[in-house]
Amino acid sequence: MESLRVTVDIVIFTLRDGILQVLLVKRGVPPFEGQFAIPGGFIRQDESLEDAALRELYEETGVRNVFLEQLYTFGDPKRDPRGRVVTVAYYALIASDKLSLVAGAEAAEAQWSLANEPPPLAFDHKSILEFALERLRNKLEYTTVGFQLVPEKFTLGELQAVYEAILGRQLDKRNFRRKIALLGILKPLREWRHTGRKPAQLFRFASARFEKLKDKGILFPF
Amino acid sequence: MESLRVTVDIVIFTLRDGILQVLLVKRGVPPFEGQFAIPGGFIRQDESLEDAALRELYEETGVRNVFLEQLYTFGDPKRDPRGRVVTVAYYALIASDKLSLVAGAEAAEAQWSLANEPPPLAFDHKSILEFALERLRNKLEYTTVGFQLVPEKFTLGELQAVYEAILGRQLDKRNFRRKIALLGILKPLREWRHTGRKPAQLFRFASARFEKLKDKGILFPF
DNA sequence: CCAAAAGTGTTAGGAGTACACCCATGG
DNA sequence: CCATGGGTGTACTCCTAACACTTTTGG
Repeated sequence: MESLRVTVDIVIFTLRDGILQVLLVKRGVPPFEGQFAIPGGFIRQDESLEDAALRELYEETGVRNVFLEQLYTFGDPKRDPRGRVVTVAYYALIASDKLSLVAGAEAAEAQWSLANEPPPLAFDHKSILEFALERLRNKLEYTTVGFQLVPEKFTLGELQAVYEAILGRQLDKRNFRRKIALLGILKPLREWRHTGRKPAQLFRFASARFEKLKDKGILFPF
Repeated sequence: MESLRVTVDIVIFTLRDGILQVLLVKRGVPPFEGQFAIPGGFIRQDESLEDAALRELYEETGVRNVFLEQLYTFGDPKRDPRGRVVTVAYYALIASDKLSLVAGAEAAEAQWSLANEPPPLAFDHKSILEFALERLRNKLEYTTVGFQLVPEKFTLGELQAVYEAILGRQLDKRNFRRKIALLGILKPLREWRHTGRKPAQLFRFASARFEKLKDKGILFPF
């Protein structure tokens, strides 16, 4: 029976300062020494693909319980010059307020980069990142994935900034708010964020309704 | 380094008599002996995942140049009782007029079944089939995959039947025709299909415009 | 002449988009 | 007092969905 080496790679996104960022690690050994790569690792004999991805994600970022979805499996025989490696790619979304722990054990060489203008990447990781960005942009329009990138308490302006950062264009404030309101999943809080201007009301997601919409599409064209 | 056995499985759909059908093979050996399974096989060291899927598809059906798209990778450690096998699932769409050659070398034990009411399936193949059906239904609504299931020359009624069979509901004839017409990819022929009632005009796709619309999924040249 | 599928337009309602002004605050 | 982002409503357009009758043929 043929056996192949199989890895999981995880494209980890977050949004900071209104910019979509991706976690990359610097390679310390050839090939592509010194270049950046998408974090990943081999799958163990006894763990599922998703467990492997979760483990890798935890090792790199110290977070659990975030959005994680299988992206695509890349298996060109020449994608790794050392020999054949098939990789099952995942992507994850982490809200900025869960990110304090970025100094995990393996995180020494990890750093956040601009998702839309990444540095040169090892292997076929440029393709993988582009694939992830494409999926993210598409899913943004017909699912609620975008909500994963916002802190637990957030303003409508912050939520809109998520959409604008990923879609790469500006959205109309009034239309955006009307559509979000129509979903009926926001719970207004009696708290306001004071940022030096007019205070903005904070919201959180009403989890019961949120679960219903999760991943299934109440539609979202912007 | 950990190595895993990796297969490709292909969910092969066609539409016959207005019913969506899926190609299944009867297992001749344990486990699940005598039960049906989705066709598949191991990936060779030197072939890409897609090449493996194409090879498998050709061995089972004798067809090439049909729609083929990666579906999802299934890797639960317990999905195969004999030991760990990861499978990269693909799905393919074959128009009925390409299907004359179903008697391929390995096709002895292959047969078409109702996609929506399949017999009991081996391994986790029920999940894989359901995943494929879900993908197909979703893509039907925002891509041109449905066009892959219709013969080279077809009537508007036949095209509509494809959509109705996959979506599992009836569509309004006038609205359907208007939408298709808006795409501007149909080339009316000076031929009519005579089926015992009022003859229906035949169409084919205008390939130039069709290419423009083709989904990012891999659409092989006609 | 009858059964069965082909073919053809109009209308009403909902969703999407474009658009401008006042407000509250911190500095 | 002013710069900055917060917050709000309306009007037009376009897409979608609902809906019924005539035509053509083979039997």
